[in-house]
Amino acid sequence: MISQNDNVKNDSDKGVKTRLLDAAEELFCEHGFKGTSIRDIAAFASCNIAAVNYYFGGKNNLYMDVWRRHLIPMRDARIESIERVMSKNKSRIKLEDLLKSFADTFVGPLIDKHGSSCLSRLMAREYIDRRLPANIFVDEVMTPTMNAVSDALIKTCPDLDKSKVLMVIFSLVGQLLHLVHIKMMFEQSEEELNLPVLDLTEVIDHIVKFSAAGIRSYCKGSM
Amino acid sequence: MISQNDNVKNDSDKGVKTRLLDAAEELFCEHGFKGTSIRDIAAFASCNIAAVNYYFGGKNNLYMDVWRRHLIPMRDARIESIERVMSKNKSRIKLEDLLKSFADTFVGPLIDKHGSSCLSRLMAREYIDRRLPANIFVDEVMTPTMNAVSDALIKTCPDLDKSKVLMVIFSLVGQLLHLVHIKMMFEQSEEELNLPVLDLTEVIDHIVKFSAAGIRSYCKGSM
DNA sequence: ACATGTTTTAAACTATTGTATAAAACAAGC
DNA sequence: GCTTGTTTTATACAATAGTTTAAAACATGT
Repeated sequence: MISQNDNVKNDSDKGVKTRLLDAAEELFCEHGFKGTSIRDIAAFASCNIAAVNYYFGGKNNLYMDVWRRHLIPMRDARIESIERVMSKNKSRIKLEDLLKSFADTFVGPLIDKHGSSCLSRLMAREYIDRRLPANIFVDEVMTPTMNAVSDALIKTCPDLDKSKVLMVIFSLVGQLLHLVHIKMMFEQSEEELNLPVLDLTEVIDHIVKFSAAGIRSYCKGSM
Repeated sequence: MISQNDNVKNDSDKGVKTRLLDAAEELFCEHGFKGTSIRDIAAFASCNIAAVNYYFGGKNNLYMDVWRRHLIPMRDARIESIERVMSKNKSRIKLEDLLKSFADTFVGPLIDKHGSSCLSRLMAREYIDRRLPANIFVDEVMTPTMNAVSDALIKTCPDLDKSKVLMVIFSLVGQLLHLVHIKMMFEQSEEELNLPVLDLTEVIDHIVKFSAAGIRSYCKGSM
């Protein structure tokens, strides 16, 4: 009785269930839920069509399990990155450092394509038509992350207008998501777009500077 | 021989072709391209299934014709709104006025639901998987609009760092699109989201103020 | 009234979808 | 070797998809 999940090295050793999850993740990201058939997934994972129903009980459940692997880790990474900055120089924290750290951890997992699977498209689709039950997205990820950012921001800028904190985070996240989307657009169309190419770190640095200025405009005294 | 497009009052007088376009627009916005069947569209327009192939020659062409109705007018509206502000007070134009005007015209058609059809979702989907040929989206809409905004910005803030203009527009558009998406999310899920409700004009005012501060941080002298 | 060209209709076609089933293959304990 | 429980397989099923066809219905000009 050798567990199939030991000695993960080549794909065939990964076990059917994991292989299915990986295949589903990649194909769902690429072509969406409706655009991916169970047969495609099974072929990609090189196993039988019925395996999806056997292990997950349907296409919908498989989709949700794909999400479950990433949602919580993603949230935790973001919150931890904030806490890391906040605990570094307890006395004097530069607003730019906080923003930069958050931006990096925010964008990272969304465009990171280890094995060509990147969650950004899956998340963008989920924005448009929600298949995940109720609002686990809002409750489990957005709200906790916003709270962490909010606390950190208030601590970093004590004289920031409290009633504007949510708006400020809104602006920051908006810019970061747009960056991810544009990046996605570039990689999607193989033909050259008549647009200036975006350098990732350069844009992030801009967002940090731009947002810092925007935030300081809500502070009573400049910092 | 009475033209079917005269005396447009009730739906049945609109002519099958227009009725199909309207139905397709609404259903594509709501459920996406793959999520909408020709039979759904035909039923919604109360005509036969074959009408789609008769008038448009296929589902794909119908989709593209839906877009054709809106792309150019949308671009023109945005550019005109910029020109309107720029020609008003030729001598001294407030940056905030320019931003506000652009923001209003940008968000307007995307969330305007005259008859519950709003283009924001259709555009968001098109961002993720492009069905429109090549990059008419970039060439016909994005680039001309960006150029207009760019010129207006440079004229309004003569001491703005020219190499940062694109980034600045990127940040502005990112926030505006995020606003549209969030608004969309709220209206999509009938259950109450555990999120503070967003007041449209309040957020737009914030974006204007936030962005104006960000832009001024790239100006050599403050204005 | 007839002929002509356009529009609308119902039906059929092939392909693909998600799911279910029942048999086969496999591994493990005794 | 036989039994038991799990996993994999091939196949069948009903539903839906986009498109096509050929006949019916309609309107128009003469």
